Amino acid sequence: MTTLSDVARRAGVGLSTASYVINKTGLHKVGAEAQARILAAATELDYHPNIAGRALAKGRTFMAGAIFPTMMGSFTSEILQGLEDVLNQASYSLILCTYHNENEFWGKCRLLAGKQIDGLIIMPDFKLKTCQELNERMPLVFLTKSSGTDEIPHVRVDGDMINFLAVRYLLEHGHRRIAIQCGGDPQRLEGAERAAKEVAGVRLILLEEPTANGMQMLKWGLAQPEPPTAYLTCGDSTAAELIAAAYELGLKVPDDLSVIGVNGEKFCEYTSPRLTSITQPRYEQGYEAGKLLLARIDGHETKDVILQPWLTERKSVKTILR
Amino acid sequence: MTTLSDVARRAGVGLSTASYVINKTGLHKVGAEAQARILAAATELDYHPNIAGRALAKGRTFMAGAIFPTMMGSFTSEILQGLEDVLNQASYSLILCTYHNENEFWGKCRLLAGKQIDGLIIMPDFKLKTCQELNERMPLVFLTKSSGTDEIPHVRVDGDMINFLAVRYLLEHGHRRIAIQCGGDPQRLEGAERAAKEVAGVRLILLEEPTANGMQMLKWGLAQPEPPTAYLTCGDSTAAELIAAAYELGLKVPDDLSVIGVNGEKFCEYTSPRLTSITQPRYEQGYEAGKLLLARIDGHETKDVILQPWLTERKSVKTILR
DNA sequence: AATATTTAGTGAAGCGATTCACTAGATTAA
DNA sequence: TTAATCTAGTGAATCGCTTCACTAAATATT
Repeated sequence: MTTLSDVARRAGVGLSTASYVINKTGLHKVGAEAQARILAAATELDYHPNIAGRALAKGRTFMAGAIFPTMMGSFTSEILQGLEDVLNQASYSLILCTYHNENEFWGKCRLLAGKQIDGLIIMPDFKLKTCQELNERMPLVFLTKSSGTDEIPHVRVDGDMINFLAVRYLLEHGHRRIAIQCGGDPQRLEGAERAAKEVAGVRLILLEEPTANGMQMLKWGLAQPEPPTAYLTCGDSTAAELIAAAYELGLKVPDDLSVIGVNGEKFCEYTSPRLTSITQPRYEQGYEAGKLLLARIDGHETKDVILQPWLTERKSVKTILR
Repeated sequence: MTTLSDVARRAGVGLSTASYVINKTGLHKVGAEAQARILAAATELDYHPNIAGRALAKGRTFMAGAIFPTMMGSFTSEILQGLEDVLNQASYSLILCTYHNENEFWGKCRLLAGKQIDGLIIMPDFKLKTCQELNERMPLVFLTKSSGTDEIPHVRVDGDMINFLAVRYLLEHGHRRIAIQCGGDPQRLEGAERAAKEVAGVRLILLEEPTANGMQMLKWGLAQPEPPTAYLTCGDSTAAELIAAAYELGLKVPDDLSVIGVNGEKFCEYTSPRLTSITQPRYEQGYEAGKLLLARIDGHETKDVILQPWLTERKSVKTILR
């Protein structure tokens, strides 16, 4: 392993001079000739700065941490993709950690905090009281699913719009009795109600159970005095399960009932019929979170980022003529 | 930031003694009393070893790199999950890089090589001639989809078994004309043929087009003089598309035709009917790859790991009585 | 009792890079 | 001519940790 002093010796200069040149901080004046000699020596010896040494001296590691809920599934992986892209552009590396529960979450926080990373991006899965302590220790950026969390900078998708878009679309297609699973998120409900207000005679039927699967939701819907004509779930999985459940019960989607999901997962293309869903811009979410973190690391002022979801029309909603 | 010498001072011992205790290397004898004092001081001061310092002293960074094809989708993310778990257990961190093409792949290799990580796990997407140069520089482990690549240690799923299991299952369920898409992998074909040999009167109908989508494959099958009763694709996506295509053409799966996929993606649960598929142990693949890498980093001899896939029965194959 | 061995513990030299404080020589200013 | 200012460059301290080489005291061995 070539070290900086190898380079310096070879170039016939002092260690510090070599350091100044390698780091091309314009601060220190170094003669053009010496500069060239050092650079040449560095390439000849195939020199790569040792990050451990640099980190120790500088207190900066050019690494960012990310703590995510178990990343099975495409949701998190697309966010990560966006994150990685920005960070790599800035020649930062990403250290990845995942957690399965709150305990593990804090464990990983501590793990990363001890690693002297320059910043941390976290995506909490649970209700996170506070992270102020961590935030004071290093720049932090939040990736929240929808509703914002205290004063830490964050990137999120506009949760208000998700169900607004879905319900508005259903109304436009003539539906008036709509079953909704909100997963306990008040924003989701508000969005739906905002859309419902625009049209007269709409009935939103709220499924209280946030963890119901597709079969459960469908059976609940069918048991209503006036069964809904459309089902809006809180995630694509439930929606996909609901389609499968309908199939098993001899019902046809969208002829007998319409379904609309949330997230825009890849498998929306694979259900029969293909699942109409509210797409969340996940890659962008990661990308923006990375940008925000880099800005904070450099000490800039930052503003939260709120991204807009959109509706991707497929085949699971039918038009009801009235 | 508390440092080790803070801890030592507080415990009233020398720096080195503290170091020995913190690292619990049984090598050095330290009195039980001093040991307790040091440990107590460490917790009281909330001490976390600074890895930059440790890395510098040890010549090890305790970071492993991973270079994967773009990780959209659950395939790679589950592998990563396994990887992360082993590495974290060994208090290693994972630096993640992804690539979209061969050029980018080499770029990331260089990036990571310059970071002085302790080892590298790569999952090539394309035909990789050689990595000997990299392998000489740092421990390397391959994650290959199926067929092995030169002499570098690797972890893979037994490609021979995938179609063997699928075809055997179809035969057991009475199918005799089976359409197969092998995606250009000779192992897949061999496996299928090996299973076919065990029963008389079997016709394997090979789809040459490796990139065909579900609709194309179905139409091709229906156009055969004697259409197959079962379709075996090279991935779950194609299988899911095929089910959707059948639905659109007014055919019922599994009554009119049976379908079997490969990979065991999460969305197999979301198709209608749910898709029977050959599950690949992806989490384990990542886990084993991590173990292999750690072993190599510690200089142990290693053996390649070959994992077995298995069939997960769902609802997309019907039994044909004969 | 004298010697050998074990136990418990310490000092200090690195690991590789950064950066402050400093200098000799050249140039400019007064 | 002398003092002031620049330029190009260096030495050495420092970051936090590991580990070799060493010691003093206690215990065991003969």
